[in-house]
Amino acid sequence: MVKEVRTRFAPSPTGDLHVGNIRTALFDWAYARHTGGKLIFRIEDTDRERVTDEYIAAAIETLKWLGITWDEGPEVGGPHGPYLQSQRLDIYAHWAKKFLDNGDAYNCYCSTEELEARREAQRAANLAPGYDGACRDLSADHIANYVAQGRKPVLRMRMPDGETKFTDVIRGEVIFDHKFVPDFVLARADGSPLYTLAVAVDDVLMKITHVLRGEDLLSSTPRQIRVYQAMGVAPEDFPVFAHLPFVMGQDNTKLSKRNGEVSVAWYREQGFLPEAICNYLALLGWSPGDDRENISMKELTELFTVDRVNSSPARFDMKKLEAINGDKIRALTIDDFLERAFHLFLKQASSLALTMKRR
RNA sequence: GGCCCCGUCGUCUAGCGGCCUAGGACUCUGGCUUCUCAAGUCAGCUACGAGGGUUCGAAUCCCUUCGGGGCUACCA
Repeated sequence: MVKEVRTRFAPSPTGDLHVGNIRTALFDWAYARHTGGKLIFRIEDTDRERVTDEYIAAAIETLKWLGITWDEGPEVGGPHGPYLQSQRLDIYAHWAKKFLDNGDAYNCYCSTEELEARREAQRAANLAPGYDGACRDLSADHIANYVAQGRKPVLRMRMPDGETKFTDVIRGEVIFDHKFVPDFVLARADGSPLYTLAVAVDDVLMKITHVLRGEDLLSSTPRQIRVYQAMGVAPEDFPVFAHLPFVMGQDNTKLSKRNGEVSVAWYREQGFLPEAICNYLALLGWSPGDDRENISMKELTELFTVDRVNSSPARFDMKKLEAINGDKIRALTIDDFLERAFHLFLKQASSLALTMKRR
């Protein structure tokens, strides 16, 4: 029996969802729907200083507006919840302890300042900066001494010698020599988990089969695989990785607030249709293969496959979005058009009224 | 600096050894249409980063080089 496809969209809402996030969500969604699988929506809020409840609520709202539906996650629940990482702390603590007991991970007592200084020295000596393994094999005396000093340790994963090799569906075989993958931190001194721990644990526990995510996470993949191994997951059960190309701004750097409008909420306020945004975004890094460009959400689920995703980054082009939006608007029935225009009007009118009231 | 990824018109892309004197879409330019603005329509501009191979034949395969990007956190 073929395993059911389970993809996940796991943003860390530190602001409004931006178009790059949505492109990822769209592909995860389309692939799940294409295969008859499931899309899991998970909130990565291990850094509660940056992720707020407002942003989480906004992310949920934005996805719904776009027509991207999920099968497990906030609001709908599911058998592998909770789906907010901040509510799964005990799970991460369990695995963290296990890794420590097994010797896969170790306590590192180095202070931030010490690490900083050593990194600086490495850079100066033209060496690869990274953790030098100082606390890898501490003697009991040494540890007692650190504890006496009142130092609180972070939990660090031990990267064995060797290499990590995996096949990325979009990029082919990728190899990382562990010389360039230093021991990494799994949990902070206060015991709270880091992305590196939470993401891998959750993907395993939530039975994710396909990880479609941004290319920026490509180099963190060996670390995730290391956690899978420590959890005792068999290699054939590792998820399939597909690292999507970046969405770039006009200046050819990764699209961000600095080089264009990135907030989906902004496009919504401007009157862009959700189906236009999705249609345009689908064409950024993917194409159906023929010359078709007018694609509905339904058609996207029928046509979308990961092997047709491009490996090279794509520039976000407002002009083309506008053109597609125009086509979609003209294709609307008059009733549909009026209703949407009316809703948009009401929304803007009410926010305007609020502004006036404050004066 | 190190490691990794990427490189076809201005932009998004098709192309996976001969169908390519490189196709489509958006943009742009000019024409038609039009009370105006859109829309529509016709035409046009413009690309395989460079250099070596492999091959009868390369945008497609290999190498080098150059360029761009990402990562290199007790962020994700």
